[in-house]
Amino acid sequence: MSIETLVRRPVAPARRKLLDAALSVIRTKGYAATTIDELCAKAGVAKGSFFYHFKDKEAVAIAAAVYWSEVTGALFAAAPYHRHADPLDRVLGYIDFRKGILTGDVPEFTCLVGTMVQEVYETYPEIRDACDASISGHAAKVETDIAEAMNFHRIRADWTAQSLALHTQAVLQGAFILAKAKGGAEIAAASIDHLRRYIEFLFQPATPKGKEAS
Amino acid sequence: MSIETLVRRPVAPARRKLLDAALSVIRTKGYAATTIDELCAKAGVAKGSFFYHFKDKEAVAIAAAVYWSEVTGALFAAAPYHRHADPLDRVLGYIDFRKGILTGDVPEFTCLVGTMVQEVYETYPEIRDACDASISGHAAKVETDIAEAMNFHRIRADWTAQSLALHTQAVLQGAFILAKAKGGAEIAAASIDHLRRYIEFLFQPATPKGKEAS
DNA sequence: GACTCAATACTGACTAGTCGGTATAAATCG
DNA sequence: CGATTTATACCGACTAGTCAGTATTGAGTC
Repeated sequence: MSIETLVRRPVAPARRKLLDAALSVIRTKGYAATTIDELCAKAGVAKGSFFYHFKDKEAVAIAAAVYWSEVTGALFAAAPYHRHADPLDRVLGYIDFRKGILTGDVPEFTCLVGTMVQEVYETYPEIRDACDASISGHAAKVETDIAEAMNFHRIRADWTAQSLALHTQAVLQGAFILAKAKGGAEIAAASIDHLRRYIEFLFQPATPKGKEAS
Repeated sequence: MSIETLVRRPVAPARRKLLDAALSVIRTKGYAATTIDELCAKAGVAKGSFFYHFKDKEAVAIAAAVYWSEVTGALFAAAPYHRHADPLDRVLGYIDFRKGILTGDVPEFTCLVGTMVQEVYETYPEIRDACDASISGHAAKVETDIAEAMNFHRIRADWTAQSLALHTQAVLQGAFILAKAKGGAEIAAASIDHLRRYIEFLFQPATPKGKEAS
């Protein structure tokens, strides 16, 4: 996806350091409050390097959203829940995995693009689109497993795999907001528990009346 | 709650106009990107008036969070769903009401304090606390109806009324983030539909196996 | 293997402008 | 009368962005 993986040339170290700094700083204080000087200081890089790699502040936000998708994409791709044969187990495993990574301080487990899009959705359409692409791209992966689970368990429903996938993201994003407001992950974990219970209900094997065994 | 309701003195008009401006501008572009000059311009008020009523920018954010609680508190207090005798109907009516007010542009139906807390949770503890108080205070009202519904319908559960009330807020806040990312309310409405379905499930009269009638 | 050469990567001082906050003196209102 | 509001000018700190120049690298060339 990135230009570096196509062209055989190592990533410019300053660029990567700036992107790492952007993830950290923007997650902690948001986009508007983040200064380029702070990014450079955190990255240990001169200010000129910033403008060599990014044409302006908006550009680093967009690049950070793309980078975020790469980093988290790799994290989820390597997660163990993909091993389950039953796609429903993969979905539930995903939920459990999301709950499991609620560790450390709040800025460490919350979502960069969810944070950014809140402040920029009206003022920086390109950043908003980059955030949307990140969220929707991730949701699409979850949607795949949900759709397979619906097939596998012969679910006929008045909801779609897509809407449920997006709902899982809504719960997670909302859980992060509560965690930020309350200063801890416990509340977020409780909300994820509710989400898991809901999904288990949706895929319950039989309707209460009429025993339709497999 | 506000000082004006206790002391019998009319609200200073400039103060109220500034608070209204704060709700609108901060909801649209966030706290950090909001400038005092813009608030004054939008309020049609001189800059001196701002610093007459608020000691600094942080103070207006805190006051705006309190004002937000008052405004939304009045909105929900006047909503029709309180009339239902069955507390579960009040809970579901609340959900429907939340879905119903997803009209107009995104900044008009999204949440001030949810937006603010995302950017300030680490950098402005007092604003964070004001946002938390607003969210938690609202959730507590929902919790009351949930608790009564649990009693009324004799629900024995491994979840608490409080955690479910906070979960509803998480879903709503997360739905707002999706709406901001995608630029429309539809996605938020779909997520609220999932929330409603979940609550209906939790209060389902009987468990599938073993007919325990009332 | 030293020697260009050019492209890439990086530097840090500098500028122009913004923004939070102050100051003040006069006007208006209740 | 005191509380509120206005209008405007101002300041200092900060911040996005510029620029002219330096360092590094890698591919050819002899």
